[in-house]
Amino acid sequence: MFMTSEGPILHADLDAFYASVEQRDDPRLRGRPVIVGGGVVLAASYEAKACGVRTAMGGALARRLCPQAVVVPPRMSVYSAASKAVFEVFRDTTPMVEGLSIDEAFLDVGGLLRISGTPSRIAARLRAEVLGAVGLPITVGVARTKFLAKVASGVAKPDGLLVVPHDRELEFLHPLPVERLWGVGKVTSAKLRDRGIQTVRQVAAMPEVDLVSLLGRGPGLHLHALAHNRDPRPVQPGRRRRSMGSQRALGRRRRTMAELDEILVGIVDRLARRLRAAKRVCRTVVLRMRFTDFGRATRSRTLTEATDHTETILAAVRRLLTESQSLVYDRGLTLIGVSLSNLDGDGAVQLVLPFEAADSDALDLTLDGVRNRFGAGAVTRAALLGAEAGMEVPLLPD
DNA sequence: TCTGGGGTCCTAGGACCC
DNA sequence: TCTGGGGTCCTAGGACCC
Repeated sequence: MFMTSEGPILHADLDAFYASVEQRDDPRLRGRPVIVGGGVVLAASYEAKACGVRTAMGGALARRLCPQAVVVPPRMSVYSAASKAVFEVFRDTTPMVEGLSIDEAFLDVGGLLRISGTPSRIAARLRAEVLGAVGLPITVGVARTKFLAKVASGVAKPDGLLVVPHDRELEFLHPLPVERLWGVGKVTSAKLRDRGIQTVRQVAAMPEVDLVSLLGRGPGLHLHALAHNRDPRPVQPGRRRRSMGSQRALGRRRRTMAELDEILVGIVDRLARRLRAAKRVCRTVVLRMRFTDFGRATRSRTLTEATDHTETILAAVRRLLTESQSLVYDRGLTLIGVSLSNLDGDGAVQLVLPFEAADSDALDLTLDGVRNRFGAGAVTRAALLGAEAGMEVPLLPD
């Protein structure tokens, strides 16, 4: 049985996440501009944003714009723990939670309306609970679709709540600048503005074919649909990551192949551990490079068999590096990284089964049915979920 | 200003197969 | 002998997001 999206949908987004965690943990930082990260701004508190500091900005510029800011080094494990705690609050609200990143998620509260009240009451309670349980401010956008909920939270932040009623969706959407649309970045926005298109209303007025010829098929169709407030994508609670990567900036100093190899050994070791911890395997290994001119290149190899074995992945990475040697020296390598993709079960159908935790006999029967229909491998994930829930689920030998 | 580290999705061409 | 349409997989690159 599939769970279906019924809406309304909440988009919950932690405000200036890393910086808020720092302000939570150190009272002296509250009310003051805080910048997390040195070389580049990973996060800025709203006090720092008021000076013009932005995420991903170079640290030197940020300090010039906001000399009074407190700069703190990132504490990733603390942020990760805070994120887990927040997601627990989300899942206490509804099981229909789709995480988007470390600090935001969609919640489908369609099934909750009768027991929990109006969407705005549910959203208000969620904000209060996150603040109470984790001590962090969160903004919530509420709408009938994911896209609109996300736009709404963007408009409402920081520390806000915005509900877009069904009968006022276009009234809300159309006056917004195109940059507010999820998926419109620098390039797309520049193309649109060159044509004199500045608002969503103007995008909506463009014929679909014109948008496609301007932006390409995929982005054109997508943007046309969004501007007309069409977004059928359901909240998908069980989404799994599709790739896993790690990278390191090198600075401008030239590195020997031996130095690069050493860095890659560290990266691959870490990645393979993460892969095994997540009980996943990968089949495609990607070497990522960035050069002095900020150009990028990737080189990849797909293995015949999926693996979580450090040495196997490392061997593939080493071959890719050797093949890229001239690239590395001609263009001046400034960043190197590895990404693992084609993760097992990628693109697989996920079944969410409505079982009581104790009812493992019925679960076994259903899993047998799933094996028959989709093949033995299909059951791996179900077994893993069962194990997380404390159930005895036989894992297939593989 | 001079740029980190983690991701997602889409496109396009070529190889290969039926 | 010369020819079609459709599909999948792999590789590389690009836009975008937080």
